[in-house]
Amino acid sequence: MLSIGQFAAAAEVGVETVRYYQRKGLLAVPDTRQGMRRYGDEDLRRLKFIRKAQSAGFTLAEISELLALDASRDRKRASQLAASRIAELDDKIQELQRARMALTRLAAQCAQDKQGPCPILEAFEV
Amino acid sequence: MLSIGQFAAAAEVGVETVRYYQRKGLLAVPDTRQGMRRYGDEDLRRLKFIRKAQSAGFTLAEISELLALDASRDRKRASQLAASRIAELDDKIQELQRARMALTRLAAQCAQDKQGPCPILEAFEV
DNA sequence: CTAAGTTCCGTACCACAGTACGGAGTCAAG
DNA sequence: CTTGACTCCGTACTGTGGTACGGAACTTAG
Repeated sequence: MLSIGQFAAAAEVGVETVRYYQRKGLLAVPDTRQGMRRYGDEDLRRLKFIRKAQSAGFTLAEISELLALDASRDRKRASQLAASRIAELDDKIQELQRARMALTRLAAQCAQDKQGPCPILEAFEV
Repeated sequence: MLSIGQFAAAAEVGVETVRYYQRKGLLAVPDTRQGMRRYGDEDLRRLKFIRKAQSAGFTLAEISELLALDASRDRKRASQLAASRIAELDDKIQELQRARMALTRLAAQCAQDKQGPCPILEAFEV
């Protein structure tokens, strides 16, 4: 069983972040038998899930729902959430790819020693 | 020449957002000859650029720098910024694609009427 | 000329996701 | 058995990117 510091370190987050998630209800507060809270594998899985889901673009509120869903086994809602986030991800990925192209074009035009235009403002006018 | 309301509408932002960008120094405050400010094509290009650059993942502070760069014609720095943002975009795109796969897998497993596991927590454990 | 709609400007407030602080208690090594 | 590190807990503050409010001045249509 881990102390909060070890627990946070294991998931590469700050101690304050753990407490923050507890306040938000995303993580349970293990009950304190004499003084210090202890964290186990389940907690760690949950915390790591939160971080990964965040990087998938879910907000903490949505992650809350996902966690509740996981408990309730509402597969319909789970499918819906997954599908709508996939659609959003597709949009976002496309947007980033467009931006990447614009920047590639810009970098080429501004290549260090070259003469000619280096039109930052126009870079995104595609 | 546009009023601030028309100007904001033309770029699909709120009037308050325009003022906010002015406070941040991203947009010039056109001088007020008797009362109302007027905005022209240059302003509109600039405002649209800000929005596009934002969606490319630049922060307003970075956009500030881009705009300054565009004025100063520092092609070296422009190339650097573009290159480092491209690298960040690549990371982000990969991350989103991984998330997309995880969600696709999840959606398949939780498909509406199917039996079997619908493991949300495990979805991201790849 | 007047009434409705905009603009101007400052200040305040919002959501999100943390981060910092400080005092009191607890724990573990020497 | 003390000293230093860690924990607990509440409250406050941060940064980012806006949004809201309200009174005064200005503009425009009828």
